[in-house]
Amino acid sequence: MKDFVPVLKRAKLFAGVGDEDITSMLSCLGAKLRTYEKGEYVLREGERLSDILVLAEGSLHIQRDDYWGNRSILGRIEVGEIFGEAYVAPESGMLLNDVIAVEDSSIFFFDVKRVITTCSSACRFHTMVVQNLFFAISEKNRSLVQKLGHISKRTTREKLISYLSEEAKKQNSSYITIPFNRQQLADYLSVDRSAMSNELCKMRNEGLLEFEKNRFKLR
Amino acid sequence: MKDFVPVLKRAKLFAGVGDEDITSMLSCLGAKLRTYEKGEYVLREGERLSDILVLAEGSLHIQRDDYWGNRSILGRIEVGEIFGEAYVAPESGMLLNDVIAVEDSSIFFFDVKRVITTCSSACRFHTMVVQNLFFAISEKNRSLVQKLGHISKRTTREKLISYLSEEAKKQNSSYITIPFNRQQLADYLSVDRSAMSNELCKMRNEGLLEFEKNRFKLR
DNA sequence: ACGGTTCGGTTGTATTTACAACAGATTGGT
DNA sequence: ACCAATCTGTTGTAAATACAACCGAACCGT
Repeated sequence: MKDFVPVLKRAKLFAGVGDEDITSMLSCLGAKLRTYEKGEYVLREGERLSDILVLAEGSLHIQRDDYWGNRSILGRIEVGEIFGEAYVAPESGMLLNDVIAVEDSSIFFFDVKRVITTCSSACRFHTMVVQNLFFAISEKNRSLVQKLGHISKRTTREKLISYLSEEAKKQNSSYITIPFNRQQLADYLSVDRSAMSNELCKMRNEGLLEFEKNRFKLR
Repeated sequence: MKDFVPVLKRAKLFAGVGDEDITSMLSCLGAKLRTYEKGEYVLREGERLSDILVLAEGSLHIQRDDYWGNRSILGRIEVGEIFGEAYVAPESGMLLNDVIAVEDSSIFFFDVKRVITTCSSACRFHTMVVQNLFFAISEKNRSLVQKLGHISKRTTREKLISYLSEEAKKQNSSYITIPFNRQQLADYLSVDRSAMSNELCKMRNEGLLEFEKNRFKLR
């Protein structure tokens, strides 16, 4: 089995936990590793979840297809990120989204009971892990709010400006690379791809921005 | 000072904490109570926050006005609910929304450091409070995702159906009362009020639903 | 009873969008 | 090098939306 300790060391769930402790925590927390191929479903809407997941390798999309087949991408998960944590609370119902691997991926599963319940053994880090969990979900919360900020704009152009200018702020540059292709960006912003493509070109003609593939330059 | 212990007893933050312990925790956690008049701002976009807030009385709106003055309502806070918890993480930046009192309201402030840091004294409940905090933010997370589900629908009608049918599911009835007036509902769904009003009447004419003020009946 | 304010509904118009269909470019596999 | 699949841009049309303006009803305090 591939050694993912260096990855977990940098994962938010284990922030503040020493290298040597991670290995012991893996068994203490009952960690399981699973691998997925590109395009494979990791979680499906309607399932129930009792594990907190940490992406060790690859990347994932959180998405949802509605009754009419419109797909909306709610977010993207990169290596080291936690997910599923919003659905392990006792009263939480079923999953509201699919999670799908956009590349070949490896994922750690941690049983939430063992994460949250402080054990009497050597693991001195449960409190810290629960705090990390809280901070991680806080961050996800904020990014959901930001996404809501983009989507609640009225026109496609405003949505694009809102999204791109925030990316520029995040990446601290007017040259930005986005993690989506056109269809995915359209799904993320909940607009029609061709209409969005059209709007992007109009904005380019007006000199608002330049782009090539998924790299953009704002003015 | 009004006795809010019965309210706090039912608040999610203190679930599982005995009545008599709440009083002692209030001082241990350094709780402060503030009152706000209807229409007054509780928090403003751009501020930094180091307290977790619990609404003891009244009701609040989380909202945001964009550059062009379009208001979007991100959610509503009722008595006993926690808020602000997503912005107290160490790396979290400034608030992304305003919080405004829609009625005269009373709010408890808890310094996050004292909530999260386990103290050595009599408070045996810090662990439980941190867990409650985690479950509360999980729930908020899920409701954000649900709202995203509504807003990411393409047409006003689909947004309305998505929102109303979910309310019906929540309230477990086809007769539902919504906590918004027309303008607020339009802000919540990020659509134009008059267009939405128009669409609602069309749907009524088509026999999809009936309504009077903020009470709806679905078919 | 009065005037002011808020709220919900209606209408018309200009703008914006979704949708479908297609074409060229790029990518990936064999 | 080739074919197939995917990605991106383009166009036209029908549908949906925002916006502004207005009206009547309900509600408020004085």
